[in-house]
Amino acid sequence: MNSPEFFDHGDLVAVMSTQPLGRALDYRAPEGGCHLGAFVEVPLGPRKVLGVVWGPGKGDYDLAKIRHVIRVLDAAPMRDEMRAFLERAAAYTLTPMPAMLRLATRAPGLGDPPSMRKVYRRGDQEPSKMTDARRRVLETLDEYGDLSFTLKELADMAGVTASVVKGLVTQGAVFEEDSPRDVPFIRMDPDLPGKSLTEDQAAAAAIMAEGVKSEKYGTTLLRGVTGSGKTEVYLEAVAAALRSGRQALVLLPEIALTEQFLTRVQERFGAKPAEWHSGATMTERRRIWRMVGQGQCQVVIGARSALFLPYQNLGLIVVDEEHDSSYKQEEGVLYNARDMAVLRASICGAQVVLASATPSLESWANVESGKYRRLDLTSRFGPAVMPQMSAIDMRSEGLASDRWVSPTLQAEVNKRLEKGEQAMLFINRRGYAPITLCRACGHQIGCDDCDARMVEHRFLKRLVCHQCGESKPMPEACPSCDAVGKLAPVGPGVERLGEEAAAIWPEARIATLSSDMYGSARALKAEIAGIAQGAADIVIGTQLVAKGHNFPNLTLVGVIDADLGLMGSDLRAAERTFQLMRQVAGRAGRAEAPGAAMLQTYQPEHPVIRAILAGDEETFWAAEAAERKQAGVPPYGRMAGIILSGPDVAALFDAGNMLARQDGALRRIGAQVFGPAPAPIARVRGRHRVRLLVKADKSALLQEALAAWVAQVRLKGDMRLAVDIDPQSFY
DNA sequence: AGCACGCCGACT
DNA sequence: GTCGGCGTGCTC
Repeated sequence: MNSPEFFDHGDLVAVMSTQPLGRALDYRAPEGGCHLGAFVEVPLGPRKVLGVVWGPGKGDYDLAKIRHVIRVLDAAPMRDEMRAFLERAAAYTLTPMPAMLRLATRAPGLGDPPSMRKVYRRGDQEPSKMTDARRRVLETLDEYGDLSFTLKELADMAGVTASVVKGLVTQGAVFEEDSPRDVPFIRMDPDLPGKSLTEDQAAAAAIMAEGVKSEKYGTTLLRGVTGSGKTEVYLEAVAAALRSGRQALVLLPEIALTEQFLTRVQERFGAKPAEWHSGATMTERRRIWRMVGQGQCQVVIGARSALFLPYQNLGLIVVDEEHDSSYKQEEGVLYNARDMAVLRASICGAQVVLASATPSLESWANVESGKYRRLDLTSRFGPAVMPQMSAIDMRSEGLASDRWVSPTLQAEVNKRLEKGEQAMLFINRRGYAPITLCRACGHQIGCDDCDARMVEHRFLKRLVCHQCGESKPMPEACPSCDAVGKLAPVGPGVERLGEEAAAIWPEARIATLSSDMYGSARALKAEIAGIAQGAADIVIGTQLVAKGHNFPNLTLVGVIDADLGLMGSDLRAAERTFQLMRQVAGRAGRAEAPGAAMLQTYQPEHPVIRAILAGDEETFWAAEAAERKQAGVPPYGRMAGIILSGPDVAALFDAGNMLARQDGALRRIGAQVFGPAPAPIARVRGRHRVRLLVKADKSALLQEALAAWVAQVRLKGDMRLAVDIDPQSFY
């Protein structure tokens, strides 16, 4: 029987493999046939590789040379919509298909049969001799009826050692069985009572639930200031997805957010969702991947790669903090998870919720043009109000060059300390000092492999490259002139600010929060929870604290250097600074006590600083939009970066110049080429990087032209070319 | 990605 | 002579 979905033994099938071949190869279907989309193992030269049955074979290859699919893997076939998603994503980002496919096959043990483990349940015999310990084991099992447990679970619950259970097994009083390790996630209950919603929250929730129920594609920008209850509202959209039997994915920008968040989800739906991120173990990943594919995992909370899980019935994707720049993958496959979420949803008929207090200009523009719906949450929970924002003009503070806390800010912090409230000092720089300078010769210590300065981390007692992660011990002598004792830290980092704070406020309890000061995400989460409960008077933190944590007793945020990020030619610099300031300011006064935010700045009259202080977002966005429209840059124009990387700079520039000269394909669509120039990070892990920028009209068929253009160069040796559609970094 | 094939420099 | 460098091309 031949149907488009099934191939009989011997039929020609096209298999896409994860090897960088760029196209599907023909194979013969294995004994027993295979479905379209099946995960298969195929021979490729002397090797066996993973692939997916992509369609019927093309039959354009010597039939005598065509080999058989070795076997069909024990996993649900890839759905049509997933193949469509991968193809469209590959076409959009100009990523070779195999690299795209690899993102969707990142399940450990995909080729293995389901992993088994031993579980224990009540047997039908009584033990020959009953002891206290044995009785406790049997009582525990009786209490849970037919359920079975692992050895450790059972022994722990009964308060006995494993050998007691083993003894009962030999007597037949307990049965030992093999059971699949990957068990379904606990069903979630969308009808548990949620937090009570205010009127406009309930209205927004209802509109989103309606969208989910329609089972059609649609994107909603959910805008709300910090503390306006965005999470509660979009969890109602998740509830709606659960009610219609569909799966939901919540994308978060950073792992640090999840512990509090998981608890909230658990409270709302009565069970823990799956948590998909880089720190997940192989076992967890395999379970999530398999269960998501079988529809036995309803809600996934994850980082951007969770978009590539094999959902069976995805009805909703929430992108929380949608403006966050970490949604853009900057290595390997270059994609923006926010945009891919919209693409994926449009293919499978799901709703997207983009949640943010400070939306990206892209999303703002998509609302303006009618592509997205916009819902605003304005009223805040309880008595808290937006913090008062003010600037501290650093030009008139007369601060010593190695001090960072102005007298004005110091006085404000003192007031909080007297009242027993918390204050936060925010600085967006990790480590002790960003620059280590030799006072004898002026040398700045840089990374050996990258064109980046090494940052002193006094806590780790090392110099660290924030680009490639390389570190080395802090040297005694200058590596350039050998002068001893002349190396000096220049500029502030979070650790140094902590040191200054300890000197200013010796009596205060000071907590310094920086991701590299904690051995594990768990330790960091514990610290944050402690601070929220009042374990510190002054919190000193980086970016990390700007994200989603609720500190009820915090009433003052001091931004040490509000000017960072305003400089430079990055087209998104103003936008990012605006967002960051709003978020940091939003930390203050989330609960009862009213908050204040103070920005230390050397340019208080700068439009961005003024817009933040005025709290007038619409004005800021409109001004920024007008400027970008004028310049023809995103979101009112299209951009792409071409990154050439390799060991030989001169060869990279040669290839770059060659491309720049042969720009016919681009000129035909009215696009312009700039460069080649050293890439934003000119050297990473010993490889040089050179970049060209392409600018085109919004309506231009950019990808096709780029593909034709780039295909002209033959890359020699170790040189690589990557296309970065909608690049994020520019300087 | 791997692996083979093949075409040029410095060794037993 | 031939060992081995890595540039080029192929894998259904």
